[in-house]
Amino acid sequence: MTVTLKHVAERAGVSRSAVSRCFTEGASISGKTRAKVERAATELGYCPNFLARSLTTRSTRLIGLVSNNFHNPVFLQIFDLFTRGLQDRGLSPLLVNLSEETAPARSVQMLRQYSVDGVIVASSTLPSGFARAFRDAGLPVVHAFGRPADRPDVHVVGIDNVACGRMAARTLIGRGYARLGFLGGPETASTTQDRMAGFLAEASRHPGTGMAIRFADAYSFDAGRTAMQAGLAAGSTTEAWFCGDDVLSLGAISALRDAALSVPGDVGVIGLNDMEMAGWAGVALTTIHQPFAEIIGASIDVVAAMLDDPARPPDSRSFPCRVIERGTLRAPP
Amino acid sequence: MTVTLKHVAERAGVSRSAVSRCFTEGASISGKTRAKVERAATELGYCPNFLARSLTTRSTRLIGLVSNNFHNPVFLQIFDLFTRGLQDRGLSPLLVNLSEETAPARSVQMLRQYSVDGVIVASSTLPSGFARAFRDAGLPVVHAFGRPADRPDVHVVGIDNVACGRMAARTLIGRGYARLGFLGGPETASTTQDRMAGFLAEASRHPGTGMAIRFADAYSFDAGRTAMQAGLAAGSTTEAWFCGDDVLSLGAISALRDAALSVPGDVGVIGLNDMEMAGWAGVALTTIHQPFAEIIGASIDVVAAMLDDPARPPDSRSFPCRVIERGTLRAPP
DNA sequence: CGGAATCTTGCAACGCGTTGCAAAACGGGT
DNA sequence: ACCCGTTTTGCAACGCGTTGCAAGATTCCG
Repeated sequence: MTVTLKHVAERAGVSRSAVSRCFTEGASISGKTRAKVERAATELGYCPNFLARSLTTRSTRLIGLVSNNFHNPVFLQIFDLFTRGLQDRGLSPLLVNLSEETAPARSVQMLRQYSVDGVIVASSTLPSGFARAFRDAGLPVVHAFGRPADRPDVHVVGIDNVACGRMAARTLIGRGYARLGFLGGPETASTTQDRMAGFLAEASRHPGTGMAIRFADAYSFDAGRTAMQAGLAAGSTTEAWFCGDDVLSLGAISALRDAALSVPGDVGVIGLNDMEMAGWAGVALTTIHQPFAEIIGASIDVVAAMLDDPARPPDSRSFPCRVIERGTLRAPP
Repeated sequence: MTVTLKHVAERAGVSRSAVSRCFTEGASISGKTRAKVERAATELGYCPNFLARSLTTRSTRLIGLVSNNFHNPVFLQIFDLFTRGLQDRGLSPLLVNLSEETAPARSVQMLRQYSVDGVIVASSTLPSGFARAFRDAGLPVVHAFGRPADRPDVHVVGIDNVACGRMAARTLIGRGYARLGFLGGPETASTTQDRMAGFLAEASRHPGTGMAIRFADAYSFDAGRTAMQAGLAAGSTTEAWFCGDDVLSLGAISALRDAALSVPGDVGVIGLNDMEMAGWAGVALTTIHQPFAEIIGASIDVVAAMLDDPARPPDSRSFPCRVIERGTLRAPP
């Protein structure tokens, strides 16, 4: 038996509107009635029904948080930051797990049914068409960890993956490595493509630099390990790898060490993300730091801004990354 | 401009009720009108509003998923299983991150505002009073990874932590270790207490068994590492540790290896959980497997059953665990 | 073909809260 | 006490969909 506005109104001896106004920011209400209402409300344990309110205010403060990365440990940090950030602004995350899905239709439908105020697509592997589907359904959307562009279809917040690829190549070449390798995630992901493009472009500016390319079919430890094993079986002589993700790096390193190769003694590895685990003693992965807190903060800012102005023309924000030196590359000469 | 029931009704030339019934399972409607309505609906891109519906049906199919474990990688698997399991039953998880909170009041309020149909508290570190607060607010609740009991306050699904403690002790003693150690999580957590109780009880049945006890102040790598470092600094001669969590085990192992102790050569370690990472090549943690899929499946079953019968008397389900042999204990003599 | 049984349908009221509007209450100045 | 300008208040309609009820349409049967 839920207690409603009406019960409170009766007990306080005022009209329903008065009670409503008592719980509405900035509504006109006298101190006296407010006191009466508040007493009645606490006595009855009244809690306003957001969903009924949303019918007239047309705002639910519900945000769809859509992701398909439930196997990359870095996403636990990401969910932590997103949920805390949203809660701090009085928004509530409705989580959608896409792990088995590839078509946006079902999640669009689900989020429309719940009248979410906005959607955050948090994934570096979903194609940009996925986020577009939400926009087409009239939902404000921001693609976090997507591919920044000059004239994006939807709001994007992420990093310059091409620049990261170049940074990785410059770093490796600066350490005197000559035969480089790129170990990417799923080949179709734009992030993979961009990181590779930057890496290759920078490498090609340095004559005498060799290049090997491999793809893992997921951003996971096993996929990284398997891909590296395949490389080794094929007789790889690569001196240093740029892996498109930390968890891929860890899988690759485990394959290298199993093959009695020392990292960084025989082969160097640089990752990307700087997940928490990369800093663990004993892991000590040299990697390119992706500024999660800033990206997520900006994504939430954008979605919050769209609540007020849904038609805001999409823009693209890109945050700078930097190399975090740990223990999987040899020292500069 | 959202399209509503009314628009569809007008376009199809029928009443609003007819349209409503068309989207209601098992309502009486003729094939002819159904066809008319469905055509109009797809033409307009109509999507029923769950929230408005919930006003009369008193069911939102929203489930609050409450947790404070956003730093233990195993929880990514847990969220994956929960979100998929809920979605498969047509339920939607509203995620509440308690990382900074200790009082239930705010989350209770938040979930009441959204009229969630039920709440799953997924945490092994929250006191049982936390889950009780939801029950007291009239919300069906199940505490996953809580402490099973004979007459629980709320529904509980978990493991028999005392039995796990005993199992760990039996395993270590069976390998011929004589000086044992327990490295627990936060001392106040009931899981820590129970695992320790079982471990000590079993150890005490074997005369000549030594015992050291340490607590980490969180279920995290760093906390485990720090606690183990403190033990080593104090001159620990423990031969084998039971760590109350895998991520604690990893921290402990890193401290041991930094101190030039080999695992399992000099010191044995057994963890608890069997997180994905425990099976990674190069990690190979011997551990007690906690059957996540079953626990989560059962939790969802319980919460789903409570949707129909909210007054169901609370019960407690406990799933058996088993030792997973990998590489951090020496072989049996 | 008539009448009873069964389906379908629309009406109107309801779920919970919000809000424009006009009436009522209040405050201040003379 | 009176008048005028502000607040404050309640009424009533609305947001979107559901549902009990009774009337209308079908079907079935003899």
